[in-house]
Amino acid sequence: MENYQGDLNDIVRASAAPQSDMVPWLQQFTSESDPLSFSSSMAAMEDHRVNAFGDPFSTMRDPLLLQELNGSSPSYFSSPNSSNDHRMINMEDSSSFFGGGLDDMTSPCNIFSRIQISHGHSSSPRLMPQPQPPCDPPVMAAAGVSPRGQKAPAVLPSDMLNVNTSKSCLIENTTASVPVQISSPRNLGIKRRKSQAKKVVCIPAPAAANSRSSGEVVPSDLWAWRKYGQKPIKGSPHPRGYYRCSSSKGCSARKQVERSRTDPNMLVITYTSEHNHPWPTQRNALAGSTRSQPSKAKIGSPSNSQPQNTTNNNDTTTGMSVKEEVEIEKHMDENQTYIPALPESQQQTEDFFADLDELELETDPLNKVIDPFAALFDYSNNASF
DNA sequence: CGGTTTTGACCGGCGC
DNA sequence: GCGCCGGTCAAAACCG
Repeated sequence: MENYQGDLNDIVRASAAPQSDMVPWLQQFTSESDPLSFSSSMAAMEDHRVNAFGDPFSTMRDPLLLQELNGSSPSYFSSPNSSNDHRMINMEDSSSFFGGGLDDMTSPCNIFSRIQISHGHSSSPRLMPQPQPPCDPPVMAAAGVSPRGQKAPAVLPSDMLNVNTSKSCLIENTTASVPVQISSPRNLGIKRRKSQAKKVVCIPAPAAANSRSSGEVVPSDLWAWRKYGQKPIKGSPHPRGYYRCSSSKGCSARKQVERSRTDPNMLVITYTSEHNHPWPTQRNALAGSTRSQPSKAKIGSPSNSQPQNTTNNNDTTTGMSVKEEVEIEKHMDENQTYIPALPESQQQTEDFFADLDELELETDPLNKVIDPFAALFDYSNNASF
């Protein structure tokens, strides 16, 4: 059983595991036409990250966050050519997915909804200038959040962002064509949170490369997550971890992490509630980082021996599916978004924000600032809660 | 010292 | 009404 725990943790961490350095990572990534190589790249990247920062996980972000980030600066990822195979982000009807009349989306910090909504509706064509053919091979470059990296043509994977309107493609993008069982029947009637919307994110479970000594993994994003429970789930060999946002004491944001029972290589992260506070400009020194950080020594050892996930993952596993569901809705639209187990920008958050700002200004054809964060804060200011 | 993880116990919803 | 199950609580241990 402990193995599971370790696995889970590892997965979580790994899933968010990102790239410390956008350029190196991209280079590596782009240089390899084989999506499968992603895993191997991960290991290398991890090593690199460790060397650079000593904290490979500090920069990790949640899939949703990644998605969001990706969406926030689509122009950077959009590319006329989608020939290159990388990772694919399928944002299918993201409007309904993220914002589809979701009350929870009104929370101030839900930049996801804001961004995704705009994309889904294509209300902002400039955001998604190059929608790809629905059934293009589901490949998507890992949309690193590093603006700098994105700006660098040399390292910019083509077709990093792929808007896919074909649901079938999305489904089949998953490993073994098995759509991850996003929500269990029980989920439809979760107690205490009946009216809460959930966001379910399916990501490939990275290899144990990201495993830590403690085995604990907390997707590091700008938010700090604290694990408050873990339980074995009936019917699933893997336990489910419960995390809550520790960035703010009053924050009710939570997430559940578990392996997909259908595909152990996939990690299912369910987000519930929304953050009721602005993004932390800087993560707490300890929050979500201390324990979650693998011992440097441990991480330093590039577990090349993580073949299982790293190598066996077919291209499909590299994708991530995201689905949001409002529990009150019995039949939910299978809105799924596949996002790569994105490599993350190793940049510090401050840099990230700064760069984002810059890029927005520079790349936005309309010269209109579309800073998600700015919007976020603005939103939070206006929001009453 | 402050924060996190671990883990058993408790609570409450749902199905039978 | 009872039992099962998932979600949460809270104390202890751990870590930097």
